[in-house]
Amino acid sequence: MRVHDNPALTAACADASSVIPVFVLDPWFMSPDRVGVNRVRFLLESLKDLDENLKAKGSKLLVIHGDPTRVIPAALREWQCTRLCFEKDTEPYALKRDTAVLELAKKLNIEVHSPSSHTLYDLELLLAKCPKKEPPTAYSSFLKIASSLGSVPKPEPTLSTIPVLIDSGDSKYLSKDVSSLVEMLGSCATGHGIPSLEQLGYPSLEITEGFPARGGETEGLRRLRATLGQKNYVAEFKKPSTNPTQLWSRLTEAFGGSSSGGTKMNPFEAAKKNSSVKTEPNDNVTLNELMAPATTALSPYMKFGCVSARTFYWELHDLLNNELKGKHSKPPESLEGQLLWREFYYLCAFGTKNFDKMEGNRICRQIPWTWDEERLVAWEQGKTGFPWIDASMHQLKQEGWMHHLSRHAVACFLTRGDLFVHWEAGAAVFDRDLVDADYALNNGNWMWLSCSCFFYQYFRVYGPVSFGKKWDKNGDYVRKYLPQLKNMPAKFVYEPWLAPIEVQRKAGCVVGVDYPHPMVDHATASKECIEKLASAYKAHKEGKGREIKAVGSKRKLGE
DNA sequence: TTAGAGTTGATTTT
DNA sequence: AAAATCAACTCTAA
Repeated sequence: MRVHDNPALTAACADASSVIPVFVLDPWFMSPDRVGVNRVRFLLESLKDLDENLKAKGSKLLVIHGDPTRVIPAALREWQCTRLCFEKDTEPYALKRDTAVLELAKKLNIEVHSPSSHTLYDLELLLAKCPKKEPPTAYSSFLKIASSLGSVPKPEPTLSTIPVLIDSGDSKYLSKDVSSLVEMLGSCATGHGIPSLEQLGYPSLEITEGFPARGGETEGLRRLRATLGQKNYVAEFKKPSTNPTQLWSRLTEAFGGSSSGGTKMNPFEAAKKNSSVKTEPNDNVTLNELMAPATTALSPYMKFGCVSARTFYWELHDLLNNELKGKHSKPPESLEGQLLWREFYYLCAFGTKNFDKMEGNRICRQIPWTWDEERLVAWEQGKTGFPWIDASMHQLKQEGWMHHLSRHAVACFLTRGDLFVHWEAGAAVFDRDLVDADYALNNGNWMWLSCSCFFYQYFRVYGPVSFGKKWDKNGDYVRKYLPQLKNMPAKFVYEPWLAPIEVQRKAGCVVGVDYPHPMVDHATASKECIEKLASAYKAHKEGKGREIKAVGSKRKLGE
């Protein structure tokens, strides 16, 4: 979804008289049951931006709706293409899809290029370096394997022009009317052009709703460079200590704090009135950065390929090796470390069969999770009765985004911490609703949080009351996403059931009426979960892990 | 076999 | 704010 560092585009343009940039809108990724509105909107915005960026280079984007395994071969035939170029994709669905396309292209005697640039390294090269071709499940081992491949490949130079989309000669295959190109594909294509959300069966979104950053390469690169321009932020970045409740707190700081009583100004409104506001003397940031959460929020751009991981890596590297030399955080916690975590999970996902499942997954602990629908729905809908958990789930539903540590908190709560529900159920909800949902990262992190792989200290449980409170004493984050708790005194905002009834009435939030009772007693529930984990781990040690099965049956999203 | 490390715990003590 | 304590997991390297 970009024109920078795009080796497939470069390969397509080399010695070509005419290049047709195509994006196929696969109905598989467009179903409201499986894909949340925020991610689809981000995709559509990214397509619009890609089209504009191609236009600036003398070309344009052709968007075809349909099954890629039918549309692409039909297009190759109709347009008499001699070469097909696309980015390598290592997800199971993509591998199946691309193999089918590749075989048909072979039959048509078409030259195919499928270079790797979505990850820092070509995953096949990384996997070849792994003992027994099995990816390590420890980050430190991964770092050694990665460094054995030498430095990360440099980004592909950006092309200044792209050979014409339409042949000037009046070829019957390259009509001047692009839409007729699609009509030639017949029944394969169900439409063309960039659709609206409504056309895809989604409700339209107000601009103030959803993930606050707009999709696209242009905005992604701007955001990347704005991030790297904040030198102190980059130098000191340590992921585990970033604040999951921070949404506009930097802005709040700029206005002298809001939680210490007095008249509370809406920081967003205030900033609009004071466009000259700066957080730090040398910090020339826009409103967008002032509104930024504690992490970079670049993940959706990485997921869609709006921003190249290699571009991110090398621009970061230049900064770390020059201006910030010797005075910056380091992997695994640093910003560079985050890019390497992504790479780590991509390698694990690529090298592990059934990476998105417990059963048949070589690296995943077998644990007797339940598919308790009632518990799952309460969690999914943010009705657990724990404000910190519920606020996070409401943020997910509304915006399609949560801070990494909020994801930890809700994932731990659903699985090994409190509810003992199958991690696959939680992963499916994240996969549907997150703007940055990513097969490798999502499933990998769910295994991590559920102590199924990568992380095994199951006795370390996040507190559904204590964890959020650590950063946000006043509960501003909770109040934002759970307005019914807006007037609850800070003392009770994380555990409203402890408030005396007259306090609840005064706050306009009576537990059991306006907000649910906590669905479990955390102390009891977590103790029971730890015991279950201990017993499953014991069975694993004794070689009896395979006898363990989940309880109940897998849910189908959308039902 | 064993010591030490492991991006992101909670709580109490210093 | 940092360290100790709680209990005790796996993986890696020696």
